[in-house]
Formats: sequence, C-alpha cells, structure tokens
Amino acid sequence: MGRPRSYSREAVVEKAMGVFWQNGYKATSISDVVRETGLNTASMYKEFGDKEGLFSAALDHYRDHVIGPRYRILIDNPNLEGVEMFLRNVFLGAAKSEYKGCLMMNHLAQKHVISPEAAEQVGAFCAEVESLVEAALRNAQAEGDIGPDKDTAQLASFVVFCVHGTVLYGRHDEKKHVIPNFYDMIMREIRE
Amino acid sequence: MGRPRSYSREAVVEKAMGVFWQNGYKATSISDVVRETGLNTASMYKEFGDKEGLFSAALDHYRDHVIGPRYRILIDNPNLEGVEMFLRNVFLGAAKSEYKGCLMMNHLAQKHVISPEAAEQVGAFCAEVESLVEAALRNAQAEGDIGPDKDTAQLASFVVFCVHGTVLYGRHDEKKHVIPNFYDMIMREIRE
DNA sequence: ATAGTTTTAGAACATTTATTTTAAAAAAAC
DNA sequence: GTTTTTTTAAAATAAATGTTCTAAAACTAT
Repeated sequence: MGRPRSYSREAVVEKAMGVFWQNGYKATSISDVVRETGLNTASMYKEFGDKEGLFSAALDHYRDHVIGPRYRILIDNPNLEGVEMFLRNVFLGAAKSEYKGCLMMNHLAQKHVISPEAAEQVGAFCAEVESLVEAALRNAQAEGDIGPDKDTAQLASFVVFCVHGTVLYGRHDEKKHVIPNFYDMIMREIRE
Repeated sequence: MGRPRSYSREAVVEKAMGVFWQNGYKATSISDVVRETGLNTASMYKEFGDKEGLFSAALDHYRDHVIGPRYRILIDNPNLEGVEMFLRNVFLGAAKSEYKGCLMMNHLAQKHVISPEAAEQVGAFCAEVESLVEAALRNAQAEGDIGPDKDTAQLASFVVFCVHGTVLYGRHDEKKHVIPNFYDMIMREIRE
C-alpha cells in the first residue's frame, strides 16, 4: 500500500557501484550518485540510511555480481584445473575491461577514509577469495598436481594479489598488452 | 628584505606528502594539511598556488626523496646484481614499513579524481621506473646473466607491478609475513 | 626612525557536501 | 470519495571545503 516506488533497488546499487568504482568513496558525492541514478535524495536516504550505507550496498553488489561469478568456476572445480581456468578467464577478461582496478583493493589503501565497517567488508572479501584459492591449491596438492613442498597459503596470497592488483596496474593504459602474459607467469609459479 | 618565512618549504612538503599518502588526494583537506604542517592557509596558497600545486609538489617530493633513493642502487648497478639488490632492499624494507602503499600507484586508480597534470606525473613516474628496471635487465641479458629469450619489457612491467603493488596488498595487515617471500618468486621469474 | 616589503594569523567568502524537511503526488484500504 | 500510507520532488539546513582578504607583525634598506 502507499505510492509505489519508481526505482529498482538493484539498478540503483549497480549504478552507484559504478560511480564509487570510478571515483573512490570520498570523491563520490551524493549529487554524483543522484545524477547518475536519477533517484532523488530523499529516497536514497530512506533506502540506504546514509552515504556509508549506500557504499556498503555497493560493496556487497560488487562481491555478489562482479567478483563472485568469476570465482564460481573455482568453487565448482576446487583443484588445479579450476585455478587454471579461473586465471585464464580473469586475465583474458581483464584485458578487455576498463581497468578501473578492483573496487575492494582500491579501498585497501584508504582504509581510514571509509568507515570501519566498510574496511571490515573489504578485509573479509580478501580473506574469502584467498581461502577459496588456497582450498583449491590444497586439493591440487593432495591430488599430486603440485609439489608437496609448495606453500599453498603463500601461493594463494600471491595469486590473489596478482589477480586483484594487476588490473589496477593495467590502468596504466599502454601496458594492457602485458596483462594476459601474467597468466603464464603465475601458473609457472604454481607448477614449478 | 621583508619578513622572513617561518617555515621550510621542504619540511612542509614532506608533511603534506604524508597526509596525502595516508588519505588520498580527495580525502585530504587543506585544513588537514594546515593542522599537520602548522603552516597557515595564506602562506600555503602563496607557496603552492592551490591544492593541486601542493599535491604536485608532494608527488615530486615522493619521487625524489622516497622512491628515488631506493632506485639508486639500480642506477649504480644496471645489471642482474643491481636488480637483485634492489628487490632485496625493497621487500625487506617494505616488511617493516607502514604499508600505506605506493603514493603514485594509489592514485593510478583515481586518475580523474586528481588533475590531468598530476595524472601525467604519475604516468611519467611509472614509465621512468619501468625503464630503469628494463635497462638493467637488458644489460643482464647482454652479459648473459639471463636467457636471451626473456622478454625484458614484460619482466620489467612485472617487477614494477610487484614492487609498487605488493606493498599495497601488504596493507591487509596479517599478510605482512608473505611480502618478503615475493623476492624469491620474482627472482625465479627473472632467472629461470 | 621611517619607509618599504614580505609573511603571518585568522576572519571572511563562496561553493560543495551530506543530510533533513516540507509538501505535493500516487497508490491502497475503507 | 475520503482516508491512509508511502514515495517523490525540491527547497532548506548545517557543516566542511577551497580560496581570498585584511590587517598586524617582522624583517631590510635608506
């Protein structure tokens, strides 16, 4: 009952995410978001509470709709083959994308610019993806696909760092062509 | 003639750099800088023109006094040994540092938050350090210290990415211990 | 000393920002 | 059709921000 809302929450979050991704938290104003989403200020605040609430929703959306799907293949194939497919996808996809960096990683160096809660979200995200990779690597080790002497935790850190950091460096536009080659380097690091 | 200034430009830039480094450009207010440096607003604007001018001076200072010295050893030893010493220093030093990331890299994902001129400065910096590394690697190749099939440009990209990006990831505090091990991985990548 | 020059402290200004309020608009319930 | 409920549009507010101005302070040269 009551007047029906004229917006879709998901569409709004999707667009807001784009603005935060492009500008960073602090450099994004509510006006920017309002302009981009078409949603008015009052509804914005009613729906998300405040700017931080909106950012938090954007982070969740990023996890669930941008990064999450890319890790799907690793969840379905928690082994060396999964790692391989995952990395191949990531580095081929990244080469075509806009190189805005990883929304989460971009805010890793700005932990005290965002709220403690958002920092927590970012930290949890890093831990989560790293443990996904490590689980796959541990299985690979158990199956004898990688050496028993390999430090899977360290390798997982390395992989996540490369995956979520390379794209950032890729923003330096003329270096785009280098990105896909990271795939070979990383796999060699895991295998040999 | 005239009243003598009560501040040292270099000391001011040094402190301003620290604030920008910690917060990022947009999240740093002139008030923050004034509070931190003790310098008053008028002198700030007389000396640097505006906020962008101050940030530009901070970037220069970072290049000349923070990163520059670390590359000294590579300039003096433009060969494999130089690369080795450089990386050892960087990764051992980074393990002890504060993990604020690389001031320049932190702004790579925020190119249009800062001014085009500052973006230019950041880009030039990346190109500069990369060509330093590549020069050393090319010499190493000429001297037969690394294989003739190695793509020195690509390796240089990889090294710079790791050097200036790892520290960023290192901010994820509990992973600090992983950082020093990157040294081995990178050297293996170069050598084998 | 006085005049001239530059820096300083801090008030002043204009704009932007995050957020709240007010009143009209659009639907459902009775 | 009136009441009730929720959303909306836009004005209003309050604080923060980038920048400029004013007048006093601190020095040099004459």
